[in-house]
Amino acid sequence: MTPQANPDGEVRPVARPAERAWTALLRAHGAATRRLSGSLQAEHGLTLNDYEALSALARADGRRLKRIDLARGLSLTPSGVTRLLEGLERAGLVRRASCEEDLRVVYAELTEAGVARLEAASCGHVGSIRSLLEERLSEGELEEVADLLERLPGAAESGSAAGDTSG
Amino acid sequence: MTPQANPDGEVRPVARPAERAWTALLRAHGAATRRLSGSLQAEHGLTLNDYEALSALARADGRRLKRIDLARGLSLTPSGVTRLLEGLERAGLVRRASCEEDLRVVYAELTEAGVARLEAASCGHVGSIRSLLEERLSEGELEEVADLLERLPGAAESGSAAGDTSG
DNA sequence: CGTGTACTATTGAGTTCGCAAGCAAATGTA
DNA sequence: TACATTTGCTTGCGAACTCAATAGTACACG
Repeated sequence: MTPQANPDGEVRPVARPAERAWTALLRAHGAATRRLSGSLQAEHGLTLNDYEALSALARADGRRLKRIDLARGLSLTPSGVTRLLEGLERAGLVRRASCEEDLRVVYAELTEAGVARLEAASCGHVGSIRSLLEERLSEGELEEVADLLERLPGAAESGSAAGDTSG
Repeated sequence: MTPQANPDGEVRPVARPAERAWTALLRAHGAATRRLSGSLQAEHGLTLNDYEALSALARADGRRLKRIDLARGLSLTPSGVTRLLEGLERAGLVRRASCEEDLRVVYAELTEAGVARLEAASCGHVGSIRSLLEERLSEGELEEVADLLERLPGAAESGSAAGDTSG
């Protein structure tokens, strides 16, 4: 890896660990996303975020989540979640449920069809993920990546998304 | 391998290393992207990919790259690159240059204005990246993440993107 | 030389997502 | 009670992508 071939190089090539890590993250995400998205879309008619949303809901207590919490868990904005769930609701995979205690809140709740669809997609999708990742990295290394990446912003909320909804 | 076939409500979250790593990658990317994109856009009028493109061009031999190589290096489609460069060309940051040896090829070449703009943005952007990442991870850990992530698909092409595609 | 296949780049159409703005409900202050 | 602020959600609009289709070019093969 020889980043700099600069004739009159004022521009500093990527070299610092942080920058290397960032670039690698960008590229790994781009490549993996495109690959996984393709097969998920083709085989089950779901986007990556559709799947992630369904999956987050399935893991949640009562199989439902406040939309705002879903947004945080998915690293999306509230508006992104509205649009995302629009499609899922239209497909009958998710339904809306109001919250008695806070009328501002709308729950996104997995339907039976949603559970079924997720289960149908799950095996193949997880298989794709595993083959993509395990092809190049050992289990131990994967764990290491996961540990490290989970300490970055964005991962923090994910664990509590299903529980912390005190509003 | 179904992540959550738990009738009695005992939530079994995604656990396999590959899945954990994938989820963490997704979230870290989403959160970091949004944060960095915001400040880059606000301070320099560049998107993340604008910056990455400029940066890749700056590192390349002769400060220019075939569009197809740029696409691979950025994990974008050729069409995505056409659109991306459209804006950069309109802004005078990049110009087109034809290839004598292969008339299909169009080079994207950094202009002086492009170099200047990149340099102006570089310091702040790199600073944002570093503070975002180094806030939570040590240098050694960052290096580890980079090493691991670079072994994933998508990173492989980056090294040769600046060079030759005659393969 | 002509033909078929592969490759580079662009364009049209459609999708996804964020920002800004706006509404409704909750919360704080007096 | 009255009013300001914050929070959750939705919508208009625009930006950035992708896919499919298209045109021009390169190259191997007969």
